[in-house]
Amino acid sequence: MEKFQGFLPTSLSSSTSLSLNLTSSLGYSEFECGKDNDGILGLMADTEVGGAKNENNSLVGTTTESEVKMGKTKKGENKKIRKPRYAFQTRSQVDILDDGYRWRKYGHKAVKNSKFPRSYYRCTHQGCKVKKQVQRLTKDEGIVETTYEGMHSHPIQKTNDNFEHILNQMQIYTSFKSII
DNA sequence: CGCATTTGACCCGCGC
DNA sequence: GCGCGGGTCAAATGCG
Repeated sequence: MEKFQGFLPTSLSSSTSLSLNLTSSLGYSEFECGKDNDGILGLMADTEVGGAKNENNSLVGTTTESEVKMGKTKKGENKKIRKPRYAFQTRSQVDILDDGYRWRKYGHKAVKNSKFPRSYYRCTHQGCKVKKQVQRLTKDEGIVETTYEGMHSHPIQKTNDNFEHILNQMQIYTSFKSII
């Protein structure tokens, strides 16, 4: 997990925009990536809230419990609510990009198209239901795709410097995939 | 001892 | 209806 450093040469000046998008993604919109081939910095906000704006929250209002529970707890009250998901790809040697929040891993699955497994994380902050999944691309194993779902309702637990540090560890590679 | 990770089982949606 | 792929839960285990 912790073998950072020694990778890239701080080539991004766009760290600001990234952190911005990550933290304040409430007003989602589609970022257009002009081309798929070369590395454009863009963010993909995938958001298909079918009128349920509450789904967006996790904001201070914290959670009216409209979560999609499946499995045992599910009562059959399953709507097709999609939460906004934000995916981005980064070039990094490590899978775990520490963005300043505390994550607990809760799952790990092999993905069909990928040789690499996908890891599922959940924010450990109480009341915070933000999830993220991390997956390495088969095509480029140097690229890690991280998908965030939901938004944090609390401040970052670590310093922002750290986040910047992370950004220095990776190159924002490009193109955001539309999920869902 | 408390918390995070691991790992297998379980569930659900979807396509055939 | 069944199988597959994806997502989550929870018990066991590990680690600080």
